[in-house]
Amino acid sequence: MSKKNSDAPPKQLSDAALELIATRFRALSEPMRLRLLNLLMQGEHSVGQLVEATGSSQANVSKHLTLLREAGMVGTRKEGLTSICFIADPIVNELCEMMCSRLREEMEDKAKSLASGLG
Amino acid sequence: MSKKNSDAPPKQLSDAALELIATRFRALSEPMRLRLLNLLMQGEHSVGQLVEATGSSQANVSKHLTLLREAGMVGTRKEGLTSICFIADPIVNELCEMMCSRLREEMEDKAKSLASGLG
DNA sequence: TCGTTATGTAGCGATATAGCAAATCATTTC
DNA sequence: GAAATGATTTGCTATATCGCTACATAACGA
Repeated sequence: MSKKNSDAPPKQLSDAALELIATRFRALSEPMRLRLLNLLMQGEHSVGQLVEATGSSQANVSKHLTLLREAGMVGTRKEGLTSICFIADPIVNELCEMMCSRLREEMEDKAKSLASGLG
Repeated sequence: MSKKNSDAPPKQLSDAALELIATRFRALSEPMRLRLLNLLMQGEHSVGQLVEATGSSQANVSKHLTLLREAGMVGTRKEGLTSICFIADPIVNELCEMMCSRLREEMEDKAKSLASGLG
């Protein structure tokens, strides 16, 4: 057989694949972007609403949204003057919830061991 | 009721929480670290083995491993002179597999639409 | 103890990016 | 068309970090 044809993911990832994956995770690696995503997970928001909710500058929010759009995580739709943003890829919710619940676990474990250490 | 008692995660995340989450995702946002994790997902490796497999410098691998250790994703066990590295948190596998399969989907969709565009 | 081997750490230069301010673009309204 | 509004883009500075080189630490054996 000249070619592997398994359903499993390849064990060795190419440089290009690693770059792609890294870029996606990098989009999630900034607090401000996570805050924006957190807001968008609760429903669509205009850029202006995001600016107000985050307290950041319009330019800054816009730049982060551009990056999130390029990563395919956020979509935008024009409505008159305003542009409405929304989560474009449900993986965002999954990844964030997975990470959050994992961190909650860790925090609880840490709290528990601290508490028992006081006993 | 003075307090919400839902099972759902809190809607508004604190700055500290966002920093924590961002730091975790940032650990996954570099190709070299992803390559190291990819190797470790296939089983334990010594630092030297990781150096050889990646072709990177020993200092560089060590630094990335330190970061991954601080993020709680990689663990280390000393065996004589060598230290053996392993995935310490199964969330690494889940996150990476989720991201990889999502990217595969996208690539396939893109290929399909390109192909139909040629038809 | 000395030397060797396997890792870890420090310092450095180059590059990337967050956030600010100002300029620009696009759309609606007068 | 001009003004106003919402959003994006462009320079800029400060900070972070990648990978390198050189050095330091730790464990083992002669």
